[in-house]
Amino acid sequence: MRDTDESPDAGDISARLLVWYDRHARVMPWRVGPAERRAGQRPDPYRVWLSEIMLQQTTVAAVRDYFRRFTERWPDVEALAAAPDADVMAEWAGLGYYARARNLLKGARAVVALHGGRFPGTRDGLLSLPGVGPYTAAAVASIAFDEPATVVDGNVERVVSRLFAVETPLPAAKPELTRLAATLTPQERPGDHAQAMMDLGATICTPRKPVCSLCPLRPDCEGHRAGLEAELPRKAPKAEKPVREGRLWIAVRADGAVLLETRPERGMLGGMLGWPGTDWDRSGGPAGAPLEADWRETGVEVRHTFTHFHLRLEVLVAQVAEAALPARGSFVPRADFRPAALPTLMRKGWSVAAAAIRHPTGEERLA
DNA sequence: AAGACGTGGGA
DNA sequence: TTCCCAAGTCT
Repeated sequence: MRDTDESPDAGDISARLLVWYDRHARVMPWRVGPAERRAGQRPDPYRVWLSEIMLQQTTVAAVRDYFRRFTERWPDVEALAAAPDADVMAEWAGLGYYARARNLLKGARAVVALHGGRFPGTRDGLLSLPGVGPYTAAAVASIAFDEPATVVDGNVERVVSRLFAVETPLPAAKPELTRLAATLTPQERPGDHAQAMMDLGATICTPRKPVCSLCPLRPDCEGHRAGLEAELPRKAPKAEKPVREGRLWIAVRADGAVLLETRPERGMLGGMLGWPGTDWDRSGGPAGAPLEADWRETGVEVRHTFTHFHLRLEVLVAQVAEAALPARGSFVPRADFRPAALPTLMRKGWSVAAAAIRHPTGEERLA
């Protein structure tokens, strides 16, 4: 029996975490490290906001180059707000969750039009921006404005569920995890605390095989004490992904121009450039080819898996005359066509079509 | 309020 | 190959 409770309180946990962060903070282009921070350097709210939008459901590794290109091209919120929609969507292509890019522009324009080009300096103010939810608002408020807001992302959920041995499965456990995370948020250095929690989750308290031997919070961790660290957080089982099918029409004009269309704002790949195609509900779909031509089956299927379904698209190609008049989409001159401006699914379609055009089958060569 | 919404990398 | 997942938000 102990006559004193030796389990550390929340302040001790955060203090220990910050000591670890001072030594191990990862370097990121949008981050002001703990040392620079102490020297008085402040992060630019625009860069923090942009990075946090990009980081939603997306790995740091995937974000790095996109962040660099965006900030080189649009160094501040005024520049971004003034950018044409198509330029921003093309620059976002490949990063996924394209509603983020549409909301990014709306958000930038709101900051300029409604807030004189200054980001709202509080969590509640930030929440009013499109694309900014509870996570992003708390992240920007704490990192850029020193507000002691509690940041809860997937990393924090994992760290907290282990630290307090929360056995309730996600997403039901979310409110409790948020409440527990809030008990750890310090008044001083809340932004570094938030980033430390996320770094810890990303490097030590990882989903599989957490490296407890290197964890600064191991003495405090109930999950580890119970031998449950690898089991937590528990999660509700996921639904099976259905397979959907459809067809893609890729037309190349004699002068090299390619037939593309801008997809509707709503729905999959909303607002992005893509090849005309059928619906993905059933093979063949109701929609006809975007123009009359000698459509050739490539015999190659594009396979792509989204968050909630698998997709298989049959690719058809046609080489058409310069006078061809499409019923859907418009021809983009070859010099202006960059596959990189397409979402990944559509890039795959282009790879198939380009190969089919370069290497027609024997039969077609004879024809 | 449950489902829609991308992608690439690792096991 | 297949599955899981990563710094969520919107409707």
